[in-house]
Amino acid sequence: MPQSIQTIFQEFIEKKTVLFKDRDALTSDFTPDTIPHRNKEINTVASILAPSLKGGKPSNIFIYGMTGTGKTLVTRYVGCELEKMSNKGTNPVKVIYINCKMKKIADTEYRLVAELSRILGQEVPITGLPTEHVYQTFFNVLDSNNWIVVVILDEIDALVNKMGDDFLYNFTRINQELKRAKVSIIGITNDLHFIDILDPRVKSSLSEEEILFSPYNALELQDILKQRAELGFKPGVISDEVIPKCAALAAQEHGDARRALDLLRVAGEIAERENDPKITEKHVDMALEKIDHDRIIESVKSLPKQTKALLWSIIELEEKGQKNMQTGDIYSVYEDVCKECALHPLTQRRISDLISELDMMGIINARIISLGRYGRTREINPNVSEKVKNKMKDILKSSLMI
DNA sequence: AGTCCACAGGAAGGGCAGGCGA
DNA sequence: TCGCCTGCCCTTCCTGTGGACT
Repeated sequence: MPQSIQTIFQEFIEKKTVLFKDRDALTSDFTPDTIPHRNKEINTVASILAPSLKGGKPSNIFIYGMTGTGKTLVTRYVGCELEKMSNKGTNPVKVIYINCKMKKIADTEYRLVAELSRILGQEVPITGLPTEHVYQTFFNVLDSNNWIVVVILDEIDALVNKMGDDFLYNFTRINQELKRAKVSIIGITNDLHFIDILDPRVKSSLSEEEILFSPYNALELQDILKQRAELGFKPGVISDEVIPKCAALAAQEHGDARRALDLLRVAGEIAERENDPKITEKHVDMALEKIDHDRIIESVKSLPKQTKALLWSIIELEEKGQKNMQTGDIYSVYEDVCKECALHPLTQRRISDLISELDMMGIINARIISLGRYGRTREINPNVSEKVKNKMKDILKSSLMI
């Protein structure tokens, strides 16, 4: 290991942190002892799940609301308390949390059922078996333990988008295949219109109970931040204007508590790196810029080569002064770029999908427009600052070897 | 009102890789 | 080793779209 890295680590170990008391308390994964402004939701979820403690099957629950409104936190919190309570009684309740967006874990029917079996203690090969076989393994392990299982499917919309709602139809009827065990499902989504696109049969069984999590307002966000700041920072290191500012910025983005926490934590990290004794408004501004910058740069680094070539084509067109570029324009430049870096060009159909992906990542803005008899296309513009664009260009240049 | 354009985007399927059980 | 299975990336084919133009 080079000496310089050892020095960095050594310095980090020896350096006394001036601002932080417990950095983990400022992350969105942290579960605090109390959850402010969510009592109603906690009580609702708890009362729906309570019958499991007497051996009954709780109703399936469908939970929806914008990002950072505490859906996952509340559900996991109640699940955890439920497991604790069941350990004192005679009816074993097992709560399993799965994030359906986790690639290679729960993004296909096979992987999801295999993962559930694995969590319950039954190893399943990562591929190779018929899906029916994996289901049977799952049923057997459930029945052999006589469990009441609550499966929390977070970001359930990702699962349905990928596999269709047939899967969900089967999954919500799993109890018909079980002899002794009982399974109840909690589906969580950020997509407020998700339930509308479901098959009515799936809809009725998944949403036996529905709970909406409304966004936090700026004052509620301030309470959340104050609670976490007390746990995470040493006393007196935050200037008065910091928490209201983080809360206000996050409230502008549909009351996203996760965003508020990120801002506060990163502002603290910046202040600490600059050896400032106090976190101020200036650090929040810097955190705001850093979070967006890091998110985009990291996602560009991990793009496949073809997508990088496409992004390079978009930047090249923009540098030539073209605004509101269309799919066709970009495709012609992309073909040239492929020639330049010896890549086999993909079809326009595939490029159309890659453009949608870049749009979803927030790197570009793409909106469908109709030009009358000149067709229907997308109007595309890059969606990054000059500074981020320059950094992006360096990354693309080196990986495409242009 | 009908035609036309330039795509968007769904559906189906091919080809390949990785892994399993017999 | 072989047949089978799943996942992933991609192509091909096709229908749909919506506003300008005729």
